[in-house]
Amino acid sequence: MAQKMKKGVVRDSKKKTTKKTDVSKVSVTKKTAVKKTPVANVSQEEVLLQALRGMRDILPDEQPYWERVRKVLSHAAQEYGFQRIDTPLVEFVHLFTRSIGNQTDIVEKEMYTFQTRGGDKVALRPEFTAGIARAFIEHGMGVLPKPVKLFSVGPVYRYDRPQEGRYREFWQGNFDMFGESDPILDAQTIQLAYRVVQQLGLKNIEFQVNSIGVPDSRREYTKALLRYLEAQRGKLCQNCRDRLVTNPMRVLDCKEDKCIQLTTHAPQSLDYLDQESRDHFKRLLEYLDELELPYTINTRLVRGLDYYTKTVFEIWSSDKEGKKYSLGGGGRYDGLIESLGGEPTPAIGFGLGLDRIILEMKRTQVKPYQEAKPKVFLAQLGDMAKKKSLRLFSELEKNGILLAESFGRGSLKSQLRVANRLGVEVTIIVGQKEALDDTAILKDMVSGTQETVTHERLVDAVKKILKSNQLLQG
RNA sequence: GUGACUAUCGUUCAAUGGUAGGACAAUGGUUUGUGGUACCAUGAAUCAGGGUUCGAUUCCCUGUAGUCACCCCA
Repeated sequence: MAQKMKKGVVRDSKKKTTKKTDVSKVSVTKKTAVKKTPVANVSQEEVLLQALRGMRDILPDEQPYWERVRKVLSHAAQEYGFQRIDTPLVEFVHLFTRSIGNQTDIVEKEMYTFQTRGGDKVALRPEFTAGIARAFIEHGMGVLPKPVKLFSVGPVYRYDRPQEGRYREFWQGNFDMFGESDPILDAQTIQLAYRVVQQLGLKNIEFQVNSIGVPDSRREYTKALLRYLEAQRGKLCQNCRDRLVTNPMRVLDCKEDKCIQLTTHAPQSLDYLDQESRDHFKRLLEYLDELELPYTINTRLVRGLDYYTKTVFEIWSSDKEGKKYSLGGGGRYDGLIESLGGEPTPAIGFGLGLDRIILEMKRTQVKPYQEAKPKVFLAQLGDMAKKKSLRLFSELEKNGILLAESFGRGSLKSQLRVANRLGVEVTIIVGQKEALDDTAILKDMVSGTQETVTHERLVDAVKKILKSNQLLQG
């Protein structure tokens, strides 16, 4: 709800005065200097109260959604035998260029790259797998019983133009399995992904799968595709003509009618698969059928990272208008570990876009996680009672009673108002009189009745009321 | 990275070339030790900088941010 946190620049409290003091002559010189103002160029007295573009605060209001997602992720990870791993947000640039591929958009134009004071060229991770693969090799995890299953959650960074569901800092949940090449792992991976989105209560989920083979067969396929498209170059849209040079596979998912028509007869990647990949894919599909998972084969599915081999898949969600959102994706990357300098190790994994998942949860009105709400309110009146209530609070809390208070407020009336708004069942009132003889008033907020109990009996009395309320409800 | 649209209290919606109004929320109160309704009061905003103008929140330019489309992706 609180999406529009864009208050621009705020300058302490001098805001109003600066406006009125009208010093236009000074600012004239300023103007020429300002061309493309880097945001960071504000003078030092000015505080720029604004999150960086494409980055946002996840405010308390939104946390229940995140909590639910985190819980589902870690449960699923546990059920499928994944262990948590956390790797640094920053890695050597080289790690990413070598794994993701230095021709890809992610590396070419979306990475946050910088140099440290020591001169190292580093980058904010644009995805998880590279760093996890690095950790896998660095810590000799190849000797662990296979498959090695690793799971991670955290922010990743891509310098892209933000829009809804697309941020420069966004969160991913990531699952990877190392050391097993059997296609049943592919099926299990997809099953796990399905399990997660299902447990999150998302509907209208669709899986798209494809196989892109091994690098050799892929190269051959790209050549054939290019040959086909070049021959029809004139009939393609301008955009696709550019794509012929940059990324011919992308022509396959162009939205222009003429391109769609043209590409229906284009060579398909599946036809160019090597025998092993073909067999692998066939068996995967058999497993998926066995699992009764909803999937479609999308021969145009290409992923944006170079390290994928054989199986690739994506998770899509569609809204009422039929608009589709990619919630995550993954695939097999049998060559990655070796290409980074480790022992040849087959692997498969996938990532989920948490921000998009939460957007989707809101869109489809999935209930967020609810923290237990306090059912007891502690109200105090007078200095002495205030002092005592502080101790009472911790005493009750130690006995497992979750309670709210509003110590800062003076009048009993306003405290009760708060108590009522919080929807508590019981309010404990300690006034001057009660503080003196170590008692407290217990007010049942539903019936309005109240009784006075001694401090010793307080905990039990509160529990008793809560319990009987519970019985009434259930 | 390209193009388009938008920008008002915490939220949401008004209005105007002569310094902004409501609703919700917040805070306090309606005889000082008792909640939900009601009533009253209070605080709170024109994204930033510049230009045009006697005067701009309103018109123009630039920046910033958001949204959308593209690119691409999660």
